[in-house]
Amino acid sequence: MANLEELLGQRLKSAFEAVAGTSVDPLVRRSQHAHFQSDAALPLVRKIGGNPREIAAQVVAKAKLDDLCSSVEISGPGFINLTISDDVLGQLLADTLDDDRLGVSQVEAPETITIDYSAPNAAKEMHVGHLRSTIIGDAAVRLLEWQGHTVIRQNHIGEWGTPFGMLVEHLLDIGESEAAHELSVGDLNGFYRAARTKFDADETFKDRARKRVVLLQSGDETTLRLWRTLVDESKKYFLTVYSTLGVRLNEDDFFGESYYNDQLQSVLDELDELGLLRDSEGAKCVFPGDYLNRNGDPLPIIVQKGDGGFGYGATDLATIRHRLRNLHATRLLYVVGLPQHQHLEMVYETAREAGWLAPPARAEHIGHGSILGSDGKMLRTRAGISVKLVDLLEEAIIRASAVIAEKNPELDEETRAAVARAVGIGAVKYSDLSTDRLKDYVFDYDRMLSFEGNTAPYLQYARARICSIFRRAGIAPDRTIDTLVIAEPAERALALELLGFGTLISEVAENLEFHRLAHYLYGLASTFTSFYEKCHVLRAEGDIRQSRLALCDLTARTLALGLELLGIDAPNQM
RNA sequence: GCGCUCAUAGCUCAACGGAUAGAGCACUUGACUACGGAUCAAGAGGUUGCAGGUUCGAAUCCUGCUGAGCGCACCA
Repeated sequence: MANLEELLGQRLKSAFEAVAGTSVDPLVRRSQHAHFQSDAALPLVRKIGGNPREIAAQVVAKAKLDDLCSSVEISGPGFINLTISDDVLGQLLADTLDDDRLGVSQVEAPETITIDYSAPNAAKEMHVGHLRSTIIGDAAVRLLEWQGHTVIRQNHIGEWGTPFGMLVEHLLDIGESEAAHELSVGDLNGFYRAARTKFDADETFKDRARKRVVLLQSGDETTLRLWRTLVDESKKYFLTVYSTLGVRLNEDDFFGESYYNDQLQSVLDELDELGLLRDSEGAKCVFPGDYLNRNGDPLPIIVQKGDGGFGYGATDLATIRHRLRNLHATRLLYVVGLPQHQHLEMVYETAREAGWLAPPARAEHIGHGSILGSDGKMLRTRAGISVKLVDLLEEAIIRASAVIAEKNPELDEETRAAVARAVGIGAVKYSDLSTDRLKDYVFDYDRMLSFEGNTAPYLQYARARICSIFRRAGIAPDRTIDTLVIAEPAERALALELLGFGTLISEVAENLEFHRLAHYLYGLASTFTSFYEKCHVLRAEGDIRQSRLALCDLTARTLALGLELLGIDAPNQM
């Protein structure tokens, strides 16, 4: 079953085209003045002339709408206002009732989509700077997979390059088993800092570190083994953080920089053959597009450094080529902070110039802003260092636990711990995903953990409350009923909100603006509580009771599904 | 210097070029013999940073300016 926007759109489109004699987007959307409105008559005047109200009238006369609408009116300068009949609402809702996908079908043309996200650095702590990429990337994975796409997760961890000379030497100094221990318990900062301190203070150590880098890059077996220890322990640690966070990243998703090592020379050669490579100040570079540096000179991506080594430029190019050529991705998503925008655009441009990236394939930078403290500056600890991600998550869970203990003392310890986790982590994720990802946002535990307003706890509570209706009544939802009775304004409002889910999902899958999904869910929850105040469910009888129970069921399932797509758990009680 | 992102109610945030710019928090006022009040209803709160332009119509698009954050060669 198509959704309402599509249904109305199809009917109006053909009518518009009959009137205009040209292709027309009927511009159907939700309206404050009716259920839906079509705005297409007004812009059409620019193309074909005439009076917009008259055009609208002709369209309305031609369009078959009487089986869907109880009212079709032309209003203002030429808006077409559409009111859906209660029967249709009831019928459409009944159709979604017995569908696990709530009436939203899988995409007709599934793509292979790579998503590059999270990307922490081995032997370094995960901090708030990794939070947004990890959360947004995970939501993208969930949504696009649910739509039926083949999604390939790419955790491009930083585990190669000059710092590893110093880290390997430090590992040797303190002993392998001690190092593995430190890393496995998550003291990555301590380990890195100790190495760094020695590197800065001790010339002998610095010299060892430099030599170790050479050994590493030349493939020395012992060095590689030590390096691998560092990387493996870091990965184990990252997986515990992902587990706490509840994101779908696992061992198989690590494709770090070293994964591309044996492709770098080939990238260089290929760019050279294509004539894209130029020598510049001793380095081999590509100069995509017309980017300039601060001196007004063309800005390069350095493919091979002056010392013969490969840097991130080469790796990033190898990565995009691999995703296109070997993984056959047609949509490449990079969930990376805004500061890297220019670099990524240069990588895409290079890939286009090399002929690797060509339609229908496209690469998109899913950029995001920063997380700020209450002072409006980048979130940091009092000491001025970046906040450990695990500490931030722990704090959220502890605070959630306190709130829940206060609000519902009857929950047993085990349930409370589980709910606190869902609420605490959910609050952190939701506060991130519910704001426009391009903007910075202020991190505030009190606000995100509030049960009022546009927060995860409010949505989780709204759903838990619905679960309790069925629990209290001792019944299971009946998903076989033929149609729903929609009569009260509050029922109608809820029905329309529920039926808007499919359209919303396809929009968000396109623009990956998850705050739209968040706001939809909040609107749904608000509409539901309003309905719940006005329309008694269990006290109603017969078809009305049955219909209202079905509305409750659909709301609970839509909330749960929407939250799940955002990566947020919805406990049955809290 | 070049470029990117942002600027909306006191605060935190919404608004495919569409009708009277919407929510939440805080504030004011109502509603509890309660299907979980962890709620709901209502009120007040705005020159959408400034100035032009395009358009039947601009918070949205274009130009300039102001302000904030960030990026611009061998780190990623």
